[in-house]
Order: sequence, then C-alpha cells, then structure tokens
Amino acid sequence: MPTHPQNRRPTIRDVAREAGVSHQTVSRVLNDYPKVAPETRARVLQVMEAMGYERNLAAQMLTTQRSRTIQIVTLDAEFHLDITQFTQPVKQAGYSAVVTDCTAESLAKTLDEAAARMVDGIMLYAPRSCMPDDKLIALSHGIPLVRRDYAIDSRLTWIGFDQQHATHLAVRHLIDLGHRRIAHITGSLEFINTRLRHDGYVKTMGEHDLESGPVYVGTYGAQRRDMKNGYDGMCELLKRDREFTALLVVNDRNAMGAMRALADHGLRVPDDVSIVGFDDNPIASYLVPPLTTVYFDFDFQAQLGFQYLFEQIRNPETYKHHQHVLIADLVVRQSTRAPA
Amino acid sequence: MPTHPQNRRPTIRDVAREAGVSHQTVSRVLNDYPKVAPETRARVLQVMEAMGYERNLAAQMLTTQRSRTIQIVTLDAEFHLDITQFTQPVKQAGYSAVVTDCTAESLAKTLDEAAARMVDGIMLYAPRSCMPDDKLIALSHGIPLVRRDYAIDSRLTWIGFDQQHATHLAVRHLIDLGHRRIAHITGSLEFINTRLRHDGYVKTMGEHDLESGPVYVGTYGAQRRDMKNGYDGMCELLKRDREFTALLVVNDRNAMGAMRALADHGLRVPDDVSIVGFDDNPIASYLVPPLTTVYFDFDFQAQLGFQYLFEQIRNPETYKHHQHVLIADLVVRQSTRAPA
DNA sequence: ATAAAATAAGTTACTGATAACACAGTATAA
DNA sequence: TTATACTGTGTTATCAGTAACTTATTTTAT
Repeated sequence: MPTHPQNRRPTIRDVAREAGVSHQTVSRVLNDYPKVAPETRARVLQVMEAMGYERNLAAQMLTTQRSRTIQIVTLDAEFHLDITQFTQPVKQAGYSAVVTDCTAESLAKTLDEAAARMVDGIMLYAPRSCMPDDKLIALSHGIPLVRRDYAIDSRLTWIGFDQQHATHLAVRHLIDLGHRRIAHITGSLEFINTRLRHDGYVKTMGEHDLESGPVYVGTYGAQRRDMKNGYDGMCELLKRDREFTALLVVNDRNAMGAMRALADHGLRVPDDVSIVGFDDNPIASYLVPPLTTVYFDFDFQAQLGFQYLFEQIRNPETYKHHQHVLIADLVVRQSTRAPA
Repeated sequence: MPTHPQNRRPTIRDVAREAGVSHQTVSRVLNDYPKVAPETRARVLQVMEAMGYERNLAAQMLTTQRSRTIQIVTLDAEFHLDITQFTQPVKQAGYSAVVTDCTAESLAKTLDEAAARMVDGIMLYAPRSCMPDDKLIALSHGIPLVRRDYAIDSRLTWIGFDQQHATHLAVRHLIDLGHRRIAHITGSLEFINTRLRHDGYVKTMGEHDLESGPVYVGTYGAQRRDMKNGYDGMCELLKRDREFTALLVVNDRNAMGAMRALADHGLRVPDDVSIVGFDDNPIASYLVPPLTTVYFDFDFQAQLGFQYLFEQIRNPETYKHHQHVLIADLVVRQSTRAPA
C-alpha cells in the first residue's frame, strides 16, 4: 500500500514519512545543506530514488522567486544562429534553457513573462535598437540580463563585434586588390550592426580618399527576406550605375541574392564584379564562386555572454557590467579579385 | 502609505483590501467567473490597474498544475523553420510559447522539464524516430502532445506530409523529361522523412521499370552539415558513375552542396545534370540556376498541429487522436530539363 | 406568503516547497 | 564543572494563488 495517494506525485512530506525524518530535513538534502548526518542524507536520497520523487518547480518558485532557468529572448527571430549554440552552455551550467521570440512591439510583454516565469537570467538577442537602454533596464524587472550586440549604456552588459573594424577589413581588402568604386547593399539601418557596417564602409572609403556609393539601403527586417533584399538592391544598383567593380553586401544571404541578380544580368563574379559578404554563413563557401566574407565567432560570443550572465547571477550585488568588443576575421575565397 | 510592503508586488489580498472585497472575489474576477456583480468587478479591475497588480505564475501553477504555456520541443534543432511560424499561433490562442532544443539522448529529460514547468501542451518537432511511440507517450507525463512529422502509433496525434507522393512528383517530373538514370543523394536514413523520401524514390523508379541508383547515403544529422553532405555525396557519385543525367537530393541545402561539387567538376546544371531538391527553402530560388524543388506548406502544418493540440487541451477526455497527411507540390524552376 | 432556487459574496483549507526559529544533544574551553 | 559554541532536527509560518464550502441576500415559483 502506497504511503501517498495514488495518481499524485510524492512530496517531500511523503519522502520524509517514508524515511522517518522531518520534511525540513528532506528539503535540506535537496538543497545540499551541509549540516545533515551522512547516514540521514543517504537514507533520504535512497527513499527519494525509490519513490521517484521530483521537486515541484511551482512550489520552489513560490518561495525562492527563482526557477533555475535562463531565457533566451530573440527579437525578430534571427535563427540563422544555431540554437544549440546558446542552449548548450546554459545546460552545462545546470540551468534549463528556454527560447522565446518577439517583435519590437512585444518585447515588453515578453520580458514581463520572463519575470512571471521567475527566470534567473535573460540573454537578449536584439539586433535592433528597439528601445532606449534605460527602458530596457526598467523592463527587465531586475533580472540579470546580458545583451548580445552593441548597446550604449554601460549599466548593461553587452558583447558586440567591432563592426567598424570588420568593415574596414572587407573594404580594405577590395581597395588593396585595386578597386576604387565600391558599391554597397544594405538593409534597414534600424539594425545596429547594419548601421555600423554602413558607417564603417563610408568611413573606410573616406580614409582612402574614395567616394562612397552607390549605396542601396533596403528595408529588410525578417531574415527570410534577406535574399530578396540583396536581389532587389543589385537590380536597383545596376539600373543606376554600372561603374562599380566591387560590391560590399551587408550579409551573406543578401550577397546570395545579389549574385543571382548579377547572373540574371549576364555579369560574372568575380570577373565583372567582386563581392564581399558578412557572417561567414555556411552557405558562403558553397556559393558559386565561394564567397569572400567576414567571419564572426558567434560561438565564442555566446559563451562569453553566458559567462558574464552567470557571474551576474552569482553576485548580483558586486557585479560590474562588462562591455566587450570582439574582433572579426576576413575569409578570402573566390568572389574577389583585382578589377579587369 | 501603501497597503502592502514596499518592494513587494501586490497580491490578490492587497487588491482585495483596497477594493473592500475578499481575496476570493478578486480571484473570481481574475478568472472571469460569471457570478460577480458588474460594479464589483469594475471596481476590482480598477484597483488592480491602479496598483499594477500582476498574477503570480508560481502560485497559480501550484494550485492549477498549469502554466498557460505551450512548449515547442525540437530534436536536433531544425531551425531552418521560422520560429515565428509556431510561436505565433500559440500566442494568438492566449498561451505563452517557449522553445527548447534537445538531442535524442536528452529528450526524456526535456520532457521531464516540460512536466515540471507544468506546460499545457507540447509540440514535438522530431524528425528522427528517436524512440518508440510507447515510450514517448509514457515520457510525456500525460501532457497533451502533438508530433510534427510522421509517427506510427495512433495513440499520438501527428501531422506529416505524404513523402512518397512528394518523391513521386519529383521523380515523375524527371522521368517525364526523359531521364532514365537518376541518382539520389540523401542523409542518414534514421530521419523519418529522409527514409520515406529514399523509399519513395526506389518505389517510383521501380514503377517505371527503371533501375534505381546510384545512391549516396550520407550521415548528416546537424542541419549545418547539410551542404557538406551534398557536396561529399556528389563527389562520391561522380567517382563511382557518370552515367546519370539527373539527380534527386534529399533537401535544398544538400542540393546546394551538390551543385557546388558539379561546378567544381566542370559540369553544368541543367545542361549536364538536372537536379530536384526538397523543401523549397528560400535559398532554392536564389541558386544559379534556380532550383526545381518540392514545396511543403509548413505554415499550414504548424497551424493544423496547434489546432489539434488546443482541441486536446480543451477536451482531454473526449479527444480522439488525429493522423493527418498533407500533400506537397512540385515547384519547377530552371535546374531541370530534358537530357541532352 | 412561503419555500425553493439562484446570486453574490465571504471563510477556511490546501497546494509543495523554503525560511526562520526553537530546541535538544554533543563537543570544546575556561 | 559550568559556560559556550556548534550540531542536527523538528515546528511553525509563509509564499500567492485556487477549490470547496458557507452564508446572506435576492429572486422566482407554488
């Protein structure tokens, strides 16, 4: 005869009764409280095992205000990033990882839900400057939060890549090859990295006394429109100006679209136009020709971000916010060469 | 002077005191219980608004055993599917949506966590036959679960595409064009759809009295290796046999890899080899040449899946499991033509 | 007019964990 | 020997809701 009602999961009291101790002692065993006699601990653990005991998360949340969970929030679902990239370090640290997506409009609600869920920390993937950092801090309900990508406010931890430098590498590569007129296709400048890449392009061109342009500023938001944006941009540029010999594209997927447009217009890469992309998306090396691009170590970025997040969770009082800037690398493939 | 301790969020008792009713009445208002006087309800709502009251999820979970959340579980993180595709219908239905990923090994643990989180339902994206359906049902702790992709057991709701028919469309298209020797590149046959596509290929070839092969069976598991698998497969096939005039590839990303391999070997698509892919991945129409492929309406699949899931959540007793088979469409682009 | 039924509340108990405190028993030091 | 600190364990309160039951007031039916 079972010591607890059928169809109900055992509670610490059931375990306690079975093990002949108080439920508080069971709780201490659960929480690795040191002052429990080894024999008592062993007996409790054994009873827990035998009864198939599992802690009730709701009850634990109610008292501790925590849920042993990290929430990864993505704005505009940038899922070309491998999801395992960020869930894996979380699980390794003993937390459970949940991913949610939202739009700029629903970010506030999403953060409220995270608070309701009593998550221990939030990793925010927001490539857009969706709201002032002040407001973001206010909305996070005091939950430790790390932001991937640039932010400005130093009361926020963020890890960004030096986009100016990344762009510099790309543009410099083209200039070194002998290109003088370099076009640029980009998306909506609302996106932080997009804007920084664009600014880096203009700056690097200026540093070499070259006139920037022609430039196509697209309107893409959803990642699945990337290729269309690149295609449309290329078509538009070819209508406006055929003088450029090289092209800088805001990311590899846009570059793929641009390459299709060039092929449709009977132009060859790199013979007629050299192209550089960004991100080193897996597709880059399988394009024909393989795309020269800029590589960002997103894995490392994720790891570092979680390291800061865990630091902040462990010492919420003494934690000092980090702003970490990472450096990208140029990957030269066959889509770039000296102009004819 | 506030009626509840500073730094603490107001509870239903705080609201009740302020509104001059019992906390139970506040609870009734929260849960849209009908027998509350309109004036009382209005007053309570107004006080809740004024105090910035928000329901404590932990406490609610503790009593109701539910969390107003749907968990989307993905096995081997198939994230070429747009995440918004499945979170959007969930949010529309008034649930909050969380996504988690796992491997075949950690699926059991992930389902345990879902139970701990007291989610109302689970949508399982498991392209692999990771475990017997029996075991899956046991592991889901009685939580309503819908499985995307084929399953066998009819005590499980699933929505799959007719892969045999899809493959039939693709192979038939090639045969109609005049191809007789059609190669096939595929991934690990552990994946349900991969196996079904492979079997469909063999079957359709047989129906037309054609010998199937050559076939390359790869080992891909992670989606990011898709292109490499296609590339390697193509190289391997070209070493073995150059007689084929057409190629069926298990998905568009593999097809992209195969196309690169063909280009590297100086072979042209579709002049030398016609190619058909699967999925109508956004990249398909931007490949050079644009890829003929098979389109699956994943959006509809997701919507239907959630419809069944909500049905099951609403009437857990009377619910009858559905097994729904959807039909795919062939999208003819420029990667296929009659053999030379 | 009176009983029965429906409405609109309030009271109390309960969910399953943790925290704070009390208390007895043992070890150490003065 | 007594005072003190340190152990391990039990008791009780608390978290913020919901469920079940109770009560007082209306409304309706006979």
